[in-house]
Amino acid sequence: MFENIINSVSKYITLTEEEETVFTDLLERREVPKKTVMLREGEVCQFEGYIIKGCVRIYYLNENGFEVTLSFAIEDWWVSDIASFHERKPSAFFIEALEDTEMLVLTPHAKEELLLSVPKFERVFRILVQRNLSSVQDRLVKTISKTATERYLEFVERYPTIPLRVPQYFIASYLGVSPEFVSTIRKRLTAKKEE
Amino acid sequence: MFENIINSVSKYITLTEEEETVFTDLLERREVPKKTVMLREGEVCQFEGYIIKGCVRIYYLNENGFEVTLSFAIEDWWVSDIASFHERKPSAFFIEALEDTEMLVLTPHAKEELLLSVPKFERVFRILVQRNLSSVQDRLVKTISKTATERYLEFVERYPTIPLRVPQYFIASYLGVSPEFVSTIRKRLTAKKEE
DNA sequence: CCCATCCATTGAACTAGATTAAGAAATATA
DNA sequence: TATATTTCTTAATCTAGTTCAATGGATGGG
Repeated sequence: MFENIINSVSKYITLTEEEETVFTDLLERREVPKKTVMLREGEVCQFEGYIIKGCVRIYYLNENGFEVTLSFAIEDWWVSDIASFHERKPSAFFIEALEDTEMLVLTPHAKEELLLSVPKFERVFRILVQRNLSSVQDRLVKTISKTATERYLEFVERYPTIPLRVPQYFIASYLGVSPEFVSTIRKRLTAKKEE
Repeated sequence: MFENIINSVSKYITLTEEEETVFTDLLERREVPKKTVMLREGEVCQFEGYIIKGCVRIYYLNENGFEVTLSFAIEDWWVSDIASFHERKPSAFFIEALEDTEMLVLTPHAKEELLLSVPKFERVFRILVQRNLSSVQDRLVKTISKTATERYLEFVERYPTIPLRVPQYFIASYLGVSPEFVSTIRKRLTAKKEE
């Protein structure tokens, strides 16, 4: 149960056996059925979750009532609204399970305790935030400077399993185009392949 | 000279006089003439700079040779490519002074020393990264779900002084539209006002 | 197994914004 | 002051992507 999370953390720091135990004892296993909304706009995010199995998405509801999917997360990824979690402030986002999902969760209290007893973890979480920042920056740049078709191709190349797991209109809301246009893109691409 | 930076840091942590001295002794004052490129794509970012006076922009050169402005920074803002700075990896960005600029700079070495001797600063920098993340997320969502006119209006409302200081085509490259279209937007808006 | 619901596709009409090219302002330089 | 360079504006044309509406598969629940 803890194998993957330990491997994942061990990419950044080396843990003694005791430290591993401190860590895993602070984790809480949570089962989240499909379609559960784990965090709603306006709520304070009470978890930082590592996905063992399943798939979730983080999205934002804009003033026209449109959903913009910020990211998907699958096995071995962390999900949370870190800003809300840390500053104890209301979130601007929703987090929803797209499949029955199993997570290992750190509560704010548990994370605090973890950082106090094994300060090395500061590094892990700092790196996670930074990677998150890099990936959002990257997406912003690409959203500004690439066509929807290019963004679609990059998305399926980078996350090949996600389009097989989630409805197409979620991908549209991630790419920032209408669901109909994703259809059009796919049609064009298969037409090209068959040439 | 250190008044503003101390005030800014003091929003997040409280410093004793000795701690203040440790901090300010580690800062290096740097004068950067207009048009200087302080960081180039492929270089490792060697600074985290607090702007005392002036204006810079961070931009990215996409594969078509187009510049996308990620952000502007003026007085009392920090500038850096944090990912590059911390991971000691080549940056994807350029950082350029748009005016003669005065900064207080932390080198990687100085920052390390600062965090070692005054660990409270961890908090400051964590919050800065998180705020940065939030603001990029916010921009991404708005880039996806708002029209150029709406984004332009939000930009001038949020950063009223910047359009007065930098050429309009930089704002175009920030908003993700052509410079001509910024003209069109402005024309439409002044036409409306005069009604 | 049937019905309901949810999801994807298609096409037609439309619009935001790009591109190109030219000229007009503004700013810097001598 | 004149001139060169940089920046901004305008207008015509073109295209990526939207919106709307209709149709057709899937999928799941009773």
